[in-house]
Amino acid sequence: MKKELPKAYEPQKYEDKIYKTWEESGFFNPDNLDVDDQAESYTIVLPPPNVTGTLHMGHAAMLAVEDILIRYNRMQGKRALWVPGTDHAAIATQTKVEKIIKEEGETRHTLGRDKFLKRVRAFAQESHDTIVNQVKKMGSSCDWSREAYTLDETRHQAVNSVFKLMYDDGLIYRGKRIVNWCPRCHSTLADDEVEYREEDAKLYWIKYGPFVLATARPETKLGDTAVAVHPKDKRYKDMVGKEYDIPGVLGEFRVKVVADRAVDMEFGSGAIKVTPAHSFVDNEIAERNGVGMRQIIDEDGKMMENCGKYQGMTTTEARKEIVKDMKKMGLIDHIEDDYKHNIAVCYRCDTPIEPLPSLQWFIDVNKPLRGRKQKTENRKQKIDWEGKSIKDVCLEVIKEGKIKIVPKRFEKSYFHWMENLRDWCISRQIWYGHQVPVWYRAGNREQGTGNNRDKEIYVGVEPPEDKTNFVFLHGFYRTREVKDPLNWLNQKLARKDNFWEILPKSEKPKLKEQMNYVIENAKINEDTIIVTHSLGGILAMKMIEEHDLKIKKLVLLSSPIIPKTKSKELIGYNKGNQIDFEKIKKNVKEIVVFQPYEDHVLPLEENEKLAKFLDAKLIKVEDSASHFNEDENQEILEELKNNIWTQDEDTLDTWFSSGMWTFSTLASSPDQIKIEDGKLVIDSEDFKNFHPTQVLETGYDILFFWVARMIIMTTYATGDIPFEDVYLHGLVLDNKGKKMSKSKGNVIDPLTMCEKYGTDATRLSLVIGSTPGHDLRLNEEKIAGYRNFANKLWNIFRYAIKNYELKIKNEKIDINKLSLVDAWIIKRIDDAINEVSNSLDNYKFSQAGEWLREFTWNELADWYLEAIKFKKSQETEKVLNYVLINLLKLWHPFIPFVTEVLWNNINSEKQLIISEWPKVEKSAEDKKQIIEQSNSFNLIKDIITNIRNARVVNKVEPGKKVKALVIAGKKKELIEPQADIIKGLRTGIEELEVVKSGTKPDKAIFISVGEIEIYLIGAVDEEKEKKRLKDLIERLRQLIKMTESKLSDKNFVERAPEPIVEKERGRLKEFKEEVKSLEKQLKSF
RNA sequence: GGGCGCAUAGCUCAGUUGGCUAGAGCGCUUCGUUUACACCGAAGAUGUCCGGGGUUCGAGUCCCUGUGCGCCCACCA
Repeated sequence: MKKELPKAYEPQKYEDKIYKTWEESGFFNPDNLDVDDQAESYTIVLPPPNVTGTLHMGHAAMLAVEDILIRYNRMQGKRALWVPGTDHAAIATQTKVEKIIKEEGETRHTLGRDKFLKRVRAFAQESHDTIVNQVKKMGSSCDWSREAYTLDETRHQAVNSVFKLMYDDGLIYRGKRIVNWCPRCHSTLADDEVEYREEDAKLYWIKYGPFVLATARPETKLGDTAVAVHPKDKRYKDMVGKEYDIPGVLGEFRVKVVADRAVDMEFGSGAIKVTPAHSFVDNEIAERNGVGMRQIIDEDGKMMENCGKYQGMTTTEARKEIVKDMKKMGLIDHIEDDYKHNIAVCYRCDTPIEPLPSLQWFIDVNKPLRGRKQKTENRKQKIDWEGKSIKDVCLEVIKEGKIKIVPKRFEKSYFHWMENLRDWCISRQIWYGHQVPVWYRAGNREQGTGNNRDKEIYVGVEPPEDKTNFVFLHGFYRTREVKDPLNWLNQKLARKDNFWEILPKSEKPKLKEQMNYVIENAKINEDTIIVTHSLGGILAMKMIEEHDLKIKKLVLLSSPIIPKTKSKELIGYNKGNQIDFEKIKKNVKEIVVFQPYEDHVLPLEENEKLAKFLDAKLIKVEDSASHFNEDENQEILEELKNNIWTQDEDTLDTWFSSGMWTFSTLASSPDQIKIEDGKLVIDSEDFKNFHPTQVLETGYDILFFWVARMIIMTTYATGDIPFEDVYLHGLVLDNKGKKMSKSKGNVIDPLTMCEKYGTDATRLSLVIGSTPGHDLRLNEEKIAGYRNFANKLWNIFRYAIKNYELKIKNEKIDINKLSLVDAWIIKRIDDAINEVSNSLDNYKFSQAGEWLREFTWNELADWYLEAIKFKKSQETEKVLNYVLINLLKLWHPFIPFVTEVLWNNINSEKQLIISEWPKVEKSAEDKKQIIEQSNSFNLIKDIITNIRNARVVNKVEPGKKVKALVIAGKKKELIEPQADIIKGLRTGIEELEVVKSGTKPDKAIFISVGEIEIYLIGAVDEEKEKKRLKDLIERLRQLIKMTESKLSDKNFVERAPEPIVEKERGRLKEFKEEVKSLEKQLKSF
């Protein structure tokens, strides 16, 4: 009893089950593949989706293409590895969470760093889980055992290591430079994170000393330090080099006139004011001409204290006021109202960017490297860095073809981008991300004092060793209105191992008891800093005195003087407990006293005295309503921080970490990433086996953001390329060519489509009809179309399984026993094998898919399966097996689910996912024979098609059976055996006579195929047939005319290649013969 | 301002180094329940390959130029 498949393919029933069996088989992991030791590896890293939400069609397209490549190469016996992962997408993720908490009335600052980051992590985790499920739903065969995250421990190790190496190589530096500053995000932005928006503005023509010049931002006048003109501008020739006092709203200021080519003589009056602190162009002009800068706008986008009465205003407010004041002073010449210009905005929050000088970390892209140590073993493309900069190397790897970009035209924009690259600002003032691996602390005491001390800097993979520990001692009297500064400091310092906070045991403890408690519990040594509040100070000093403790530092927050006693005694506690100040001074290296308020029950002079006695630094903090408000605590915090290593609070640009994605993902734990002898070592089998990767497949929109950054980071860190090829897919747009977006309501959701039409159909719709670098317009009908196709494939197998014995193994086919149609279909599937392999090797996915569709539907289903219903050969079953097995294999990379389900129906041994990719293995002789027979079947096909056509044109009723006479000449032997097929395939012929030669019947429908003449008897409609013949003749005559004129052209005959001319001659002959027989036939009416 | 891409059937798009009587899918028209499939089958219609020059025996394909659309980069002080 043969099994029977359901009538229609229902993807929902199978997909999840199939994916599970794949996962359980372990074959997504190349280590489990049954390949020989010599097998090549084939690696793709998944461009990690941002953990900001869900997948869209662009992701789906990406996954489809990458899965095709991976499955194809896996079937070819390679160690195929597809590494999945997600990206923390620093700014994007943080912004998203900020929006969420905004609805709860919170900001990241009200929550605080720790709580906020907790929220971000929770959000990222949830987002991650959704994304992973979606990736799986798409059928992606990634190795989940190697999943990575750009912010996990291993990647963190890579980030810190590379940062350190680059710092040591002098490629990373910290500098105060003009940056793109977003006042809302409170962070820098990379150049390409800035977008431009056209806005209506005003152009102010202002009187500027001897000049009149045009500006859109009169408020920046407060920061002007120069006026620039073009060197060739005759108008201002004599003024260049001179200095002028310019009247302004805050009085006169002096500017120098400089000549610079960056000035456009055509714009305005040809003279421009130069504000070096708040404009990139101005900054460059200033630098070239040795002019200083004056910053007037702060990080909140507000005017700074050097702006007089405008201080604290936003730039917009200040502009209004300043213009008003300038008008009063007669400094405005005139104002143009209809001025349009582009303003720079933040790509995340659309807030206008304020360029301003800021202390940031940069990667120098122009610095030539010398004597750089590099790992040389295991490298495929050895890159020689000697004397080259990042820019040089990144241009070189593309120019020399070490990395190929598909399509090639993107190389041009890559070059342009790379050539014009400025130093890359890598620090961000956001919280979610890799913190800059740099630590600071105050230098030696001798080098300076207070906050002005020189900072020591430490750059490293791990935090620097820091023996310092803190012991916090509370005052005994803590009232409700007194805030708890120690607890606050504790939290802010956030140090794990070497931190102690000693709390009073009870409200009224005995001093001895307290001291014993502290000595027992706190580890006090020479590196200890004791911080006390109020009466805790007595405790501390008494302890130091009695136990002869030697410590690093004692910090007294507010003097431990008992207010109630108002004693003249300097320090008194429980009467008679005087403190030996000399001993304290001897045992404590540094003592600091904070006096937090002036107007308090505690007299200020007592603190001063105390400080004096202790030879301590006294720091006064401003008067305040309560004890130690947060601002004052900041000052104390700084003082404490100066003693220990504290990490740079900035985080790194997310692309800094994702730039390492190809190699950082090939380590499985932090200890596999090391710096040895000034080189980065990735000590993992995976790195040896799978790097560089073969192809990086991603959207062209992140060529610069990501692909270029990967080339920068990888060539530097490994001395090798990250990937051999870059395949750039287009964007997925809606039906009208618009970007899909929720607000437009034109989103086609991949998961919904998978549910509705099946994942296979969704994948095909994204692959077929799509070419690299070109956007793809998608509509639901297209997906439905491929659903239909999957069903067609299903039914091909349904039919075949029902009627034939399908086995998994290719059985030897006896070429001599084939029918014509057998040979024909073998030829076609062999062509498909070659064509699909070739297309896939060259990233022509669409072409491969179209070929297969054409073969499956229009050749296999429409012809072969129909033909063998009427005529089987001894070999038909074997041939069908051969065709179907290979067909499933060829289709599998594209539509993995339905093919695997069908495969399981005819085979239980081995999964399709690891079956061997088909190859055509036939002798030249066999091939020749097959081609011959296949050509013969093409003739039969022609005959059938022509008969069908003639019937329809003659309006022969479909059901009407006719007789046919075939005058076949030499082809009689060929055609006669095919009579069953000709009759069977919807030609409506019930009787077919084939003769070598004979008299043609009158009044029949005439069909000429080459030298073969076919007459359909008993159905002719004279008028229609005459018209059909005439039309045919007319068309042929035109062709003859064209061909003749071609052939009579001497130039053509002489210059065109021989085979082309020969072909034309052959065609002409055929046309003429056909016309002749058609005319003969026409005359018979 | 600099660069790139696109313009081919009603729609979405293929068209490799020039050899083309210019193709596919969808849609459309006519017909068809032949037991794999109506998510099907048969047949059919539809094109100044954006305009204008040029190179060539030959141009949808190469060059120049114009028009329209889209994108990227730079940025207007």
